[in-house]
Amino acid sequence: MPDQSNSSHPCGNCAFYRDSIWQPVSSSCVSVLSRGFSRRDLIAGQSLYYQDDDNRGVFCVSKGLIALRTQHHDGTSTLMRLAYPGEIIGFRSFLESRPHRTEARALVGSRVCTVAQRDARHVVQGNPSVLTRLASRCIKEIDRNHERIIAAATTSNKQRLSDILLRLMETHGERTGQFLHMQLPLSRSDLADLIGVQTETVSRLFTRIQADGIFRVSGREVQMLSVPSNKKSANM
Amino acid sequence: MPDQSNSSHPCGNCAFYRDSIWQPVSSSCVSVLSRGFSRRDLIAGQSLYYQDDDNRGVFCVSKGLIALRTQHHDGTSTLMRLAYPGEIIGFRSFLESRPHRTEARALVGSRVCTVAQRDARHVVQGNPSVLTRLASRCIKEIDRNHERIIAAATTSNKQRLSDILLRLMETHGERTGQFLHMQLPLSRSDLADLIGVQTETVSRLFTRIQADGIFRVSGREVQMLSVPSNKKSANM
DNA sequence: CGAGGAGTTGAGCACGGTCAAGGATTGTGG
DNA sequence: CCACAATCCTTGACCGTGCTCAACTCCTCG
Repeated sequence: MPDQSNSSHPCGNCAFYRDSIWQPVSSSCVSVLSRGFSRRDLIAGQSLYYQDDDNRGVFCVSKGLIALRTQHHDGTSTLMRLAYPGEIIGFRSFLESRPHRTEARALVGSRVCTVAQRDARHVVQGNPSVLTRLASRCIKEIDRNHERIIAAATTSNKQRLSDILLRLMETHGERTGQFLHMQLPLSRSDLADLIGVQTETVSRLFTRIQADGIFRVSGREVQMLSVPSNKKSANM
Repeated sequence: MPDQSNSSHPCGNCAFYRDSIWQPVSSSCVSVLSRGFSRRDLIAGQSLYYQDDDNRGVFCVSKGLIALRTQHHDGTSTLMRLAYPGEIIGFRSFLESRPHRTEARALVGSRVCTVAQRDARHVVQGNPSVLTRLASRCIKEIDRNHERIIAAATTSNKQRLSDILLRLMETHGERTGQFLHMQLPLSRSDLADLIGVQTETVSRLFTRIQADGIFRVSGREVQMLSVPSNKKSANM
């Protein structure tokens, strides 16, 4: 049933169409989807929604990188998730009809597609499979959280920071010879909020990571030696 | 629509009936539920399912306390969740039709109700609201995970261990005068796996927690001074 | 009785928090 | 164009926390 491309469907030309939660739906609902559908381009630093905002729909990251962050009472914040293209955000507040518990902010220029709340509910109601796919995205989020909790308990901060660089490099890196390089889309304090340490510690971790010879970091510029190799570095 | 009690429904006499995910369902599905329904009593230490087991259904903790634990390749393990009465477990593997990623083991004598996989699917298919309620449990799990990730990043291990004792005391504590006391249902190494430290550290944390004067710990016996008070302890 | 598991305690050390100072970069207004 | 502020990032010193290794106690079970 999933098509490879479908110009009548609002997601029909999206690179992630075949994994879209809005697909397949009954043909009568395609027009409801189209009605509720909108695209929005965000520049780096721009917010899609704020913590405590009411839900306005279901959001899908089409390109770029979105940070989901929760603010604490004491002024600190934790970066709960980096949402990559193809991922759904805002589904908790949509499904539970409650305010957002995180703020969604673009870390780089991004595009986000929205299905407005009212129409999204309409489509969900008429197509149980959409709810199944939404539940599946919930479970993916649980799996990510579990991985993060396990990593926090079993992996050193240095290793976890390396892993984050690696993951970002996969998505944002550009190859030059045997090197991958990128503009780091996160500040030191974002990275600190992501692994749960202080910004000073992030600096020190970078120093130690560079000592291993894989990464070179200078401000936001990151370079990575990328010789195909299955030898995992034995970082502690 | 939710009844307070319903003797024809297999969950009809359960204390958690009004929050049951299996309620309400169409009357024709009540009999399907009854067919797939079974109760099981577990003694402390007994497992309900193991990591990598295929899913056999949807489980609901009726009483007791169940630990969900994942084993790592290096022989260590992490305690991902304590499931209290009224909570659903095993829903990820049910919804995704995949093997369990955690092992479920009773920490104290417990009772677990199961709706067999085949019948559960039947009921879910015929009653979209069941899927909605399952999604809601998924989101509760996400919320719990987020709280844990935030706590790990912002709260000291000492405070987190205190919080765990407090939570357990709420459910398992018995009052004697101005004290609550309980048999700690977790070993030192379970607690260590729960907060992500070594067992030796748990011992030392107990020493420091006792120094604050609220808790007294001796082996598995825990006593807590419980004078109603809204003054939060200023532990670091 | 011995074996093994659970829990505690100590010594030494690495890591990360805190506070403080200073460097680098960027944008604004004169 | 320069001066200045603001922000981001780095580095150093000091110290508390927790990891590792090791020894020892207590208890249960065979």
